[in-house]
Amino acid sequence: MRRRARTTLVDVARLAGVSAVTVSKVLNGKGHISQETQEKVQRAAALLGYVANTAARRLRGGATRILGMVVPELVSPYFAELARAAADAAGRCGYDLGLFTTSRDPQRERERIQSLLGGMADGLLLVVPVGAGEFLSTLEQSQVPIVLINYFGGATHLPVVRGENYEGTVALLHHLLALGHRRIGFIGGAEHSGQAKERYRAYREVMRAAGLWDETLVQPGDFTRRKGLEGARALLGLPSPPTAIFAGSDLMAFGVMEAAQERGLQVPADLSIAGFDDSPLAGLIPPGLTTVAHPIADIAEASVRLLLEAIEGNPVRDQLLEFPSRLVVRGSTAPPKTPLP
Amino acid sequence: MRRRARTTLVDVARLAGVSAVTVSKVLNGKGHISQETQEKVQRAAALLGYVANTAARRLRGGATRILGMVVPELVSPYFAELARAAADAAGRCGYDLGLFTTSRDPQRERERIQSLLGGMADGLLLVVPVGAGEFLSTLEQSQVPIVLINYFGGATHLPVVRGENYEGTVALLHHLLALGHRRIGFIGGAEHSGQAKERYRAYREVMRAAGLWDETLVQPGDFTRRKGLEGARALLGLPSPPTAIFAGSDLMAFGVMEAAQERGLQVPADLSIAGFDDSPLAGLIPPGLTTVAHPIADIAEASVRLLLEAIEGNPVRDQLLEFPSRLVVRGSTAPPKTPLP
DNA sequence: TTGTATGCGTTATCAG
DNA sequence: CTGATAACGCATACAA
Repeated sequence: MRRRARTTLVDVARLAGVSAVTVSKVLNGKGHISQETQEKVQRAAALLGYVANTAARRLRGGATRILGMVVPELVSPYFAELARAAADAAGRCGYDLGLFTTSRDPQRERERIQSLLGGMADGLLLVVPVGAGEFLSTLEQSQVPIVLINYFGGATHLPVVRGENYEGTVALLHHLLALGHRRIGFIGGAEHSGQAKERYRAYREVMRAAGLWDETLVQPGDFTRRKGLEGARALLGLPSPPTAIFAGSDLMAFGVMEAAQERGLQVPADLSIAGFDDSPLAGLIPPGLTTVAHPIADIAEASVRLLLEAIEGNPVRDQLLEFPSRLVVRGSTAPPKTPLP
Repeated sequence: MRRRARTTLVDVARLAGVSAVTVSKVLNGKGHISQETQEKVQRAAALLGYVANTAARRLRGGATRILGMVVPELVSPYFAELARAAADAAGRCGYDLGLFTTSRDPQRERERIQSLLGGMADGLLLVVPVGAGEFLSTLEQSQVPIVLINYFGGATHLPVVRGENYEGTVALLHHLLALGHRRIGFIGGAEHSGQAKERYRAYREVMRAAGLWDETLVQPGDFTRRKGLEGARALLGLPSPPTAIFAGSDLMAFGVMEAAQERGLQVPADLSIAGFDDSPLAGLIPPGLTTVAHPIADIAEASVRLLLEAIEGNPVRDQLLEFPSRLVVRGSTAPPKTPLP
């Protein structure tokens, strides 16, 4: 069976015995077309299984009703959930969401965004790294509406929607300090993540303010469970190990739990553990993970709303929407066994 | 700042003092162009930040180097992982992967696929529901290469890549039977999922063959944790509750664990629990979840390979690649406390 | 080596 | 109410 060429407007028009323009009008409900012609066209289109060519429509300057979204990766429940929520919000407004990942490779990310800018989507939701710098000015001049999600880099005119990180981290650390912890380890997030930077900034400032800053308690991370495990191994192997570990993501905190298990440490009796995100499993894994809940739904909802407004002719500029995060205390944090003097 | 219209080939040509065709040739490395002209063009393109318009390129019949992938949802680690693996494989071959979700709504799914067929992607990776029936014949005639993933519906000429489900489920149930379980509950998967149907088929046949079939032990599900929780509540509330529960996905099995906790049941002493997928957390949540590992990486790899072959002119038809699944026994299954006589 | 003409499928505009 | 025309941006065939 030979591949049949796509059914086009012209095919439908021929079958219906009218012009292509008329078909276009009927199918888009634009001009005034007689009832009779409308039916003829509808029938012909249905018969041929006609579907408009997105590329042509887009080229002509029309809408594709597709929103593009670029995220660093999808394996973190965080991004999967964010994407799902955005897809939902878009779907409710009759838009589809096309998702692209960058594998945290800035170069690839740019190309991908450029390609999307190149005219596939009506608008873009971007989770960009902090170092996007001058690239953003290119984006600002784009004719495609853009909303940045969780951007914490330099100033930009593009609208930004993000979840709060600093205050949430501060609240979490105060919780640990109030429990009596003095040596609190930290495992950082992905290198280019603005959110990771915020969490680290909060950690450093709180620890410094408390006179507890110790560089050896800081381990690099990347949001993955593996790095959580490795970082925790390093921290627990210290001559004077921490009594609590704050991991920059729940996934890493799960890795910390593994490390604790490896060393036969009880959580929270021997080691308190905290994460960030409040992923669905945080409450499930015994003894329950103390963490910071991020307003994913709000972020997704608001960014889609902003983007659609821009697409539908109401461009927003210099807007910053920040949603609060919330400390969630569960069983993984408790007073240290042997509080230091 | 007014939005600048897109930089086109013509703009670059004007700046470089050549024709648009020459620019096209240089940028695509096609014809023979003098060194000098090439440099002029490259400079001009870089200066203007020129990026080809994907829609135009596609319309012209060219490649977008984008693969479209349609999955039912992204929150299951299963699909997130599948998408990631596919994106990786595509990326290694210089392709991008655009991901679309259907929210398990068959109608939406069709429209979305049609739209993608409408000319955005060079090829399509589809995770379609079993009931796709006559829709598949439309797909078969499409001019865009298509590979079906995890399809278990009726016959089709489209290439299919899938993970094995039946045998894996049989192995899992035999494991439970060998432990001495006689009343084994089952919580099904999503309604339109072919994989869910396979797992159920295996459950029914094994239980019937063992003379242990009891319809009241079957609960509907949808792969989510919530449904696992609800299904388990129903099963454990039975006058004669099961001593083991097999949930059609790990996520649902986690829900079953919650239900066990609610009733104060110890796992595996009072209740054995098994899942399907071997998601990353299956080994993490104490006491470790017995489950069936699905060859996600193989599926993703093979489907992308097949698709790229088709795109690059080597269409495959009537091909079925099935990768084996594997039983993974962990701590959540053990002999029942009080084996029935 | 470079450029001209042409068409991909759609839709806005304007004429009939 | 309907249709002819043009244009979107690119890349191919062919001509110079």
